[in-house]
Amino acid sequence: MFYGLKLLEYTRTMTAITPQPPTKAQLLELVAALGTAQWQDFAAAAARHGLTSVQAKLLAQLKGPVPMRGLATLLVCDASNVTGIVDRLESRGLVRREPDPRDRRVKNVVATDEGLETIRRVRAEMQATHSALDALDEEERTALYGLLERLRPGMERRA
Amino acid sequence: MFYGLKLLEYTRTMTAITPQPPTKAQLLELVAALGTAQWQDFAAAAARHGLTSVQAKLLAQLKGPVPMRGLATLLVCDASNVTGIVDRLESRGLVRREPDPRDRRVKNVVATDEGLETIRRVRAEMQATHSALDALDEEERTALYGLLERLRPGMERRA
DNA sequence: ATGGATGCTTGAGATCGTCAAGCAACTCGA
DNA sequence: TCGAGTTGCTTGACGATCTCAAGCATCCAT
Repeated sequence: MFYGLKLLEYTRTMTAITPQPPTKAQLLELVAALGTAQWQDFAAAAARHGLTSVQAKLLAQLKGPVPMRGLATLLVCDASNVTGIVDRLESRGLVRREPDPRDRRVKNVVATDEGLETIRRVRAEMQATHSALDALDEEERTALYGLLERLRPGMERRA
Repeated sequence: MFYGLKLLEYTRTMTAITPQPPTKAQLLELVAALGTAQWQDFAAAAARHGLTSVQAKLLAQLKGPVPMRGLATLLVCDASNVTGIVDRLESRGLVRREPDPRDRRVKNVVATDEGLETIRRVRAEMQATHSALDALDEEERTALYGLLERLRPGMERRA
């Protein structure tokens, strides 16, 4: 791993400073609290642009054309649900449905320029999240990234 | 000696490829991805007990009696919304509304024994989250906890 | 004691989410 | 080539979530 050394270093420091290791329950609770706070931050920023959090989340997936089915998979929901969300985004000119040249059943969703600009602003306006990350120096950010990277494989495993 | 050699090799590799600290955007994206995954994990566990994620989240707040208004604040939503959620939980015997002895306007929501048991199980059944945390040893968990603790003040600041 | 705040509920209206059903288009084997 | 099964998307029905405005009961402060 690329972040291995920095991580090891930081871990040792923290272990020296913090005598009592947290219980798994405590860690779980903290992770949940921060996740919730970040979601609220995201939802508030989206709302300032007249978007629901779900609409903003969908928009955030559109780095390129994505078929409806793909969006349903990314958002972990039924395909029929995506229809409505895209409908509302499209009626506001933030996304566009394009036919797929290789499969006429498929409709690819693409963010318009306005859509891209909007989601860019939403991300930039997540004040709480940005200020939280600003509290960490570069070494700490590197350590955090390394630790979170190690959590990913477990989290992504489908039960 | 075999292991020593391997270790030396590894160390040199790690030193040679100086880890680029992650950009703030990368870190943000990773945090968001893990937050989403944990929420999905929670929602799936709740669904196995016939609860929506919002119902489970409300239930998770009930360590003691909490007035409706307090729940609205905790869940960051309108008080009128809480009425419906509590209605549905109450009709299933998972929570109870009790009059407040000091203020007759207030109704305190309390989890029933069945409610407590249910939310306990939901937490225990978050397989992905538990297995992700199991990937960290005690030192790493301590380090992660410390880092997340430093994020908290920034996140909790109301914009 | 009364006017203004506070706590909760109700009703209207929009979004989100699932499921079942339907149509169009693709795939693959006989 | 043809037809059966699969896949992608939409529609409609229905329930849950969410906000806002309005209403009632209760508190609180003057």
